[in-house]
Amino acid sequence: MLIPDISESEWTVMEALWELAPQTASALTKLLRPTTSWAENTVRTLLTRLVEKGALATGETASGTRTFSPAVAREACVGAESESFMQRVFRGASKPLLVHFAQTAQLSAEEVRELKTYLDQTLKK
Amino acid sequence: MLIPDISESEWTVMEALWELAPQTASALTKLLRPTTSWAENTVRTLLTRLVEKGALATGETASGTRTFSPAVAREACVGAESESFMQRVFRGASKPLLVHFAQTAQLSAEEVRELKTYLDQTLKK
DNA sequence: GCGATTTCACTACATTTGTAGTTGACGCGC
DNA sequence: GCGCGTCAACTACAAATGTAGTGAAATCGC
Repeated sequence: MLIPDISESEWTVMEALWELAPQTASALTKLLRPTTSWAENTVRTLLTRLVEKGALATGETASGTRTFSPAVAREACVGAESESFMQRVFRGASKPLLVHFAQTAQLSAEEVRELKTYLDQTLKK
Repeated sequence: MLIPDISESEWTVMEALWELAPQTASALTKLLRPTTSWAENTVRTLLTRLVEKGALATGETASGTRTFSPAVAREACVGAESESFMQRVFRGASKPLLVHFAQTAQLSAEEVRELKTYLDQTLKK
């Protein structure tokens, strides 16, 4: 299954649904209100577009109101976005990318240790 | 100075100019042709927009033809894009981002060693 | 000096994105 | 049974993006 292209605002909606699904449009709007202050219709439009793109699936509550749930895994979307970002900004080269983020990140000693472990694992196979 | 928002096609143009500048519109078009097959007018439009955004500066060749050069450093743009990407896709968390790329990257032992060095350096200060 | 080529400044136009508004059906509370 | 709030489906509309085309001015080769 192909991963649809998800715009910035759409990501906000997807994140909320990856956290908690299924949800109705109005519940979601309330949930997002503090962060986004979008009108309910705005959220509905985004939902509709995401359904068209195949990123969301719909269902119904007991009372017949439509609900939305992710149709694609967060990891898959993260992977697709990451790939395209790496191509665009780092010309596909992962090392410079890692160097960049390694240098700008503020990591604790603990996190650094953990990351090193992951790096070692990529070699093991 | 604020870093302008640079779209995907525009990045292609910027990359070419970061590699070699100044260049005229037609030289640039020829240079990009193999990768993009854009019409010269397409390249010109992108150039114009980039100048409007303040990402490019113009000059002239000896014979009076207009030339273009980056007005913002590649590093600054990479930084801005990286930041916005990290916010959008990793909710601003650099560790998960690094973990993701560390796991998907195909790195040589040498590169891993190098990266570890950078990681250590972020701690030192 | 004239036609061909380059360059430039405008204009064009479909899509995608952000951000809603309108309208009509439906169901609930009284 | 009627008004009111919900929902769903459409519609709206400007800015950004991708991808050019047009027309006029300047320039170069002969």
